[in-house]
Amino acid sequence: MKTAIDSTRAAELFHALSDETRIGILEMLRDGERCVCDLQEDLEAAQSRLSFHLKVLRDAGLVSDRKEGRWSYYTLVPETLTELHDVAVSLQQSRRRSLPLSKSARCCD
Amino acid sequence: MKTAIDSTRAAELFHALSDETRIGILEMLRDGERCVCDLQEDLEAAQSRLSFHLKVLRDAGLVSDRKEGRWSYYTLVPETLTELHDVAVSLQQSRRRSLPLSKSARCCD
DNA sequence: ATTCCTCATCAAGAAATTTTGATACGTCAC
DNA sequence: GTGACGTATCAAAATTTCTTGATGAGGAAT
Repeated sequence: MKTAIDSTRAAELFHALSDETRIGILEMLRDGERCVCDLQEDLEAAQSRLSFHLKVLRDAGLVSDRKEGRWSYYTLVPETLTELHDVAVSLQQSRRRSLPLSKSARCCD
Repeated sequence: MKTAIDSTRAAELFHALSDETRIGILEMLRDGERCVCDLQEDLEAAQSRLSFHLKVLRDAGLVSDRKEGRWSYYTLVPETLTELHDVAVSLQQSRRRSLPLSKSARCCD
């Protein structure tokens, strides 16, 4: 009922999610681990572009990568998704039991 | 267990949340309705800057406004916060029951 | 009617993000 | 080794977003 949000971290997290291509990547990763070439094919994104977006997601801690031979495999990081979920929940909850300021008191005094 | 995400809408929503000032606004609104002048004071943001960010939040459907005399009051829109919550939940859930592609099969064929 | 107050909007510049094409690096096949 | 492949990284250009200061509109007070 009173969790204060770390706005810096929240903004960072949301920023990483604020792009359609990146949402597409995460959406694909919901199916499980994927190599870059798979993502590239399904998302029809140029290689360097995809690499850029993967880095944004990696920097935010939303995905992790693993090398195997010449391939890179990416996976969702459940802990960070939980963190995201927690922020979403916090935003839904009111902090104090509603102080009906605007109804009664005069604004801006 | 299998909700597909509307990536356009999700990205739009996340974009609106991808700024520290805007998170600060939402955080304040968790206490209940607020007039712009209150927000301005607490967030130490110039008037036009605040107005800009409020518009972004409004356009995304995260807040709504109400005029009373010369004041504008802003409130959270619970439905949109629920929408956000739903997206966060979707991202946590795997779509299919894990197909362990990378373990067994060869990548990129 | 004049003036002040609250707020939205606009234009211009500043800053950040994204895309693109080039290059480089490690791995595998030959 | 040589060459092809998968990926990361970099620089430059393109695009988007943000900030700032100016202007304007509507309500309230005089």
